[in-house]
Amino acid sequence: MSQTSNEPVSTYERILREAAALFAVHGYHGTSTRDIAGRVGIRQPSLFHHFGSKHAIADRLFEIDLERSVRVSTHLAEASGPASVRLFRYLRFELEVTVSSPYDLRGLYLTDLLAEPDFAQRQSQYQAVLDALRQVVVQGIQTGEFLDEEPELFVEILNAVITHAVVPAADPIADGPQRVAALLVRSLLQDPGRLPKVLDAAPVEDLELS
Amino acid sequence: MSQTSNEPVSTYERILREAAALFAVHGYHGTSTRDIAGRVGIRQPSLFHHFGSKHAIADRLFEIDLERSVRVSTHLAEASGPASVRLFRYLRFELEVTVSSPYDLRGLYLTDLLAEPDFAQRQSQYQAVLDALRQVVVQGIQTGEFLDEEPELFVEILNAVITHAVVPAADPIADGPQRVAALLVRSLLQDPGRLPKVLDAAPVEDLELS
DNA sequence: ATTATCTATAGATCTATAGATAATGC
DNA sequence: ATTATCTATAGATCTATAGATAATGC
Repeated sequence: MSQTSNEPVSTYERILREAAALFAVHGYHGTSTRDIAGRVGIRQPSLFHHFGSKHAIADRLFEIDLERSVRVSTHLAEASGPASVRLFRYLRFELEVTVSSPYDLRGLYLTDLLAEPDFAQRQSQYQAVLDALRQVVVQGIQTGEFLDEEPELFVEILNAVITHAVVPAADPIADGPQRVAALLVRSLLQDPGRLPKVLDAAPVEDLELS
Repeated sequence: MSQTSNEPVSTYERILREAAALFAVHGYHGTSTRDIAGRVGIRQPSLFHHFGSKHAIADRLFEIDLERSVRVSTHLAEASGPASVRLFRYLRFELEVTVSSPYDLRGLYLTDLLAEPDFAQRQSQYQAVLDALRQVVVQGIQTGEFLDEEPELFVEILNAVITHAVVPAADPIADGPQRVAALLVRSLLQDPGRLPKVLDAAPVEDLELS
């Protein structure tokens, strides 16, 4: 979250970053446009020069988050190779993004904001990500890599952790994404002793550019 | 959530139930007192005959949730026996409550509502629960039952799942609490093969009455 | 000339209070 | 008599618009 770089950042960007940070703590409805403007250092109406509405700010954040997640999750769901390795790669990637992105995007998914009609397109993108995640889980169950459990149950647990947890408190845990992703995959493995092999098979990748 | 019994329920109770259900979907700030009153079937100002303020509704829900969690978590943190068994009992208990309570209490923890000054007492109760959970995790790591990982990382994952996940969608998964609790404990075990022994050692308890 | 900000404010909420009216419990 | 509801509304927000002023880019 809020990776601190020292490059100058446009007002448009700062609005997105501060809005995301506030949404993560107080939720979309608990954050006023005045709050956002205050953190950016401009007056409340000046926000509307950059975004047509408060919804438009959230929509842009959803777009940033979901475009990437859809691309990576569907790519890995359709790729070949062990499901365990692909799941690990996906989880590590999402967690990596969470800790290193300039936007703290967790606040978008706290309440059922996506259910509002304005976000219909985003809602379907979100469903696509969950579908891809479910697909990988089902593949792993079918090959016997994963425990024979209700896939939906796994998907809910995995999704809860990637969207809500990893709130690395004051001092972020070193290698958090790698370790949390490993723990999660291990929890699904029929034979947790295979975990080292799964980790070895995962490339030091740059899925961002795929 | 919202267990359907057919006993008559007071307006006071119905306000708590409907408010909790709305908070879970839209968050505290995304729910107006008019929304709550509408679901209860009374006019908005009539709410204030039963509760002094909107905050008082949330506070009562926090109280219901935390009194129980503090009692059970501290009890299990201080009890004897394997940490894995106690952790399992605690997780199963919390998940059981989540699916069977008349109140859907998940909405309370979506945003940082507890940080507001009015909820200072609740905040400290919440910390007590996290402390007890951390204590059990640390005990399990020390005895070698659990993986030697950062305790905070485990606590965050466990807390994320018990407060956010287990959104049993349309059709609730049979035995969800038992199965999710088992999966979570298994994910911490140094030797996941010990899981059946852990499950066997957990009594068919009624912690509610402890 | 265009882009970004500002002040002022409209109009729609939202929480909570005041005080009248209806329902309920001795 | 007490408890629970209602209508009406005050006063504090909140989002968004209008139009003036300042800053920036050719």
